[in-house]
Amino acid sequence: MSKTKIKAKEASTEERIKEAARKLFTQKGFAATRTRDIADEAGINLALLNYYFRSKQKLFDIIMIENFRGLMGLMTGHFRDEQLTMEDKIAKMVGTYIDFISKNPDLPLFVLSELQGNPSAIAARINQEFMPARTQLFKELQESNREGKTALEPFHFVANLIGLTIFPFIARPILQRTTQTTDEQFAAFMQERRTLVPMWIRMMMKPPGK
Amino acid sequence: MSKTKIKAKEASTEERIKEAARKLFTQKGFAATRTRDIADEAGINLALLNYYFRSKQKLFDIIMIENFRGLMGLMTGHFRDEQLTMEDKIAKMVGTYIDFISKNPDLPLFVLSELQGNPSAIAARINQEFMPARTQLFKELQESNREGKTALEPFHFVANLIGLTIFPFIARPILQRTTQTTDEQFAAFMQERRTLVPMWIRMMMKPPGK
DNA sequence: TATTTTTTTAATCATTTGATTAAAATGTTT
DNA sequence: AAACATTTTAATCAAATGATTAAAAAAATA
Repeated sequence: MSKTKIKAKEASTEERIKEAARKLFTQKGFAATRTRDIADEAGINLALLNYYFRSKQKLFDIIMIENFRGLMGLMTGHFRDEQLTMEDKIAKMVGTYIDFISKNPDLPLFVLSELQGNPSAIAARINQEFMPARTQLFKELQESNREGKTALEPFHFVANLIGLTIFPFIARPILQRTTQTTDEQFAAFMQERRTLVPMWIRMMMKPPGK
Repeated sequence: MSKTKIKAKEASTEERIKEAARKLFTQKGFAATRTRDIADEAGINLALLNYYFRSKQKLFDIIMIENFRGLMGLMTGHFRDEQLTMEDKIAKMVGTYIDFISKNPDLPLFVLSELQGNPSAIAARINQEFMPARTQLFKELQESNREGKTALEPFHFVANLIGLTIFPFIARPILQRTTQTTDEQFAAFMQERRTLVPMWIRMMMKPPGK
C-alpha cells in the first residue's frame, strides 16, 4: 500500500467521515450516535467508515482527542508567551475561549461528558501534553502569591477562570430560559463577559485589604 | 385494579427500579444505559421494568424530572424566604448546593447533558414550576440595581453564582488532574468555596467606585 | 379454601446496530 | 491495454437491545 500516491483521495473521504463524526459525536455523544448516521451525514457507505477507521470506538477516540486538544490548546497557548503579563494572558484566554466556543457551542459539554467516568488512556495521555504550560502557569501564580501580589490558589483560579468563561455555554439552555434571554441577547452577554470576566478575576486575585 | 390496597408492595419494587434507574441514568446517560442493567441493578426481571414503567423513555422522564427538581429546588427554595437578606440567600444557596452535589456528584452534568438539544416538554414544563421564585429573585435584583446598591445583570448574576458553585463538580476530572489535587484536597477546596463564592459574588455585585 | 387479582418470570420477538465479506468500480502502473 | 492495487458498494451477520407474551407464583378477596 503506497500511502503517498493515494493521499489526495484518501484524505478527502477520510476527512468527510471525520467531519461527519465530529458533528454527530459532539452533538449527541458516543452512545447516542449511530455509525449509520455518520455514514449518511458523510454521504458514504457504512462499510467505508470501518474500512478507514476500523471501528466506531477508534473513530471516536480520534475525534475526542482532537476536540480536547482544540479546547485545551486555547488555554495553554497563551501561557507560553513570556512577553505577556498575567493580566494580558487572562484577557486573551477569555476572549479566545468565548470566540472559539461561540463557533463550537457543543464542544465543552461533550468533552466534559465523555471524560466523566472515563479513566481512559486518552485523558491521561492528553494531560501530559499540557504539563509544561500548566506547570509554568502554576509557578507564576504561586510565585505571585508568595510575593503577596495576589492571593488565590491555583485550583480556585483555574476553576473560576474556566467556569466563568465556559459554564454559560454549558448551561445555556437552562440559563436562557431562566433569564428569558433571546439568542441575540445571549451572544451580547457573552461579549460583555469578555471584559467582565477578566475584571472579576482580577478582583478575586487581589489580596484582602490591598 | 385497586391501587390503594397494593400500595405498599408496589412502592417497594417500583422504588427499587427507580433507584437503580436513577443511579445508572445519572451515571451514564440515557443512551448508554441498558434496561437490562437497570433490571440487574434492581435485582428484578427485565419484564417487570416495562410492567411498571411501560418503556425506557417513560422511566427516564420520571427520573429526569425528579433529578432536575432536586437541583433547581435548592436554588428556588431559599429565594422564597422573605426574612433573609440577599447576602444570606446567596450564602445559603451556595452552601446547600455544595452539600447536595457533594453527595450526588454526577447529577449536574447529567441534567445539563440530557437537556442539551432536548427542547422536550420536560424542560418547558419544569421551568414553569420555578417561574415564581425566579421572577421574585429578578425583581429584587433589578430593584437593587435601580437603586444603585448593586450593579450586576440578572443573567451574569445567575451564571456566576451557579457557575462558580457547580462548575468545579462538572469539570472535576479535568480540574483535579490540572491542579494535581487529591480527592481530599478537592473536598477541602469545595469547602473553602462555601465562603469564597459568596464573597466573590458580593464583590461582583458592588457598583464600581463604591 | 376457592376464586380472583396482582406481581413476577422465562421465553421469545422484532429492530437496531456495529461490523464483515465478497464483489464491483475506480484508479494506477507497466 | 493488461495486470495490479485501491476504493466503494450491496448484502449479510451476529450480537445487543427494547419490548411483549403467555404462563407461573404470590397475594388478596370472597
